[in-house]
Amino acid sequence: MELHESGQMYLEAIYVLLQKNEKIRAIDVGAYLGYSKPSVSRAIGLLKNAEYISVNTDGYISLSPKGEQFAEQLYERHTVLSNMLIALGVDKNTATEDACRIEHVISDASFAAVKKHFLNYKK
Amino acid sequence: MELHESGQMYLEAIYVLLQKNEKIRAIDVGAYLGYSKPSVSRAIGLLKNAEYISVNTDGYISLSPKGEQFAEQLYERHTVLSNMLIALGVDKNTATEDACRIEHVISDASFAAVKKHFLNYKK
DNA sequence: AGCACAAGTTAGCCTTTGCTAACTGTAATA
DNA sequence: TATTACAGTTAGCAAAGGCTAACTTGTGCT
Repeated sequence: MELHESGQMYLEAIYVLLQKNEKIRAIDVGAYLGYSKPSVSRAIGLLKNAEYISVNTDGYISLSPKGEQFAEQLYERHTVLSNMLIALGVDKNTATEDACRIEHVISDASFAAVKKHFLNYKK
Repeated sequence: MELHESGQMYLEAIYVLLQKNEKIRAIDVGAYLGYSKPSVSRAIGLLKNAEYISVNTDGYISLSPKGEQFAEQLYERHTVLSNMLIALGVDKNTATEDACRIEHVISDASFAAVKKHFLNYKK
């Protein structure tokens, strides 16, 4: 059960929100991403189905081990890519948006190479 | 009339094919991209409609000035990004595939920054 | 109790972009 | 001449992923 790009986006949003808030619900994810309730509802259902997250009876969302692992990977990509772009002089907003799109399409191999180069470059 | 990602892909394919061949038709684009005839037919129609290309009575495709300009931009992105990934140690195949996806989502600002850094880095 | 608001779900629409099946039209060949 | 093959088009399906409208459900206020 592979996650499509949009599923990855929702998963990462959940991860980010859970860093800052103890309890989050679908509505928070929607607000964060700027998506409508039905869109979020479906996406949450898919993530739940694929066992990336679970939702308790009160509607609070938590990550499964598998979801946590995947989200961490995504978030690392996001962080490294946006920091890299910022370091190269791109404004923060653009860098973040670009990182957000690139992180879903870059291969593991390329990401690893970029990351390595960037860590080297920094020092 | 904005080009979606798939439209960009077809346009770039046409550009690349026109570098190597004087005359190309829809069938060649399909073979190059690995897409079916109807998919290509529709895409060509859209590109024609949006005046990125024109197709003569024999089915031969040429780029409009607007199409040429856009395709050149795409191709430059492709070249710079894939060369950069290759220079960082990514194998050629993966680098090409990744460049192909990233080129459609990276902003002008970020691409310019990456390109500048990479040109510097090379020397 | 009755009402209202907030969160979630259901139904169903739209667009993009791939596909197959089947048709058209032209050109080459038996 | 009849057949075949190739290029392109048309019709229509599927999946992904956004949306609105409208329903349900629970909670809290008057």
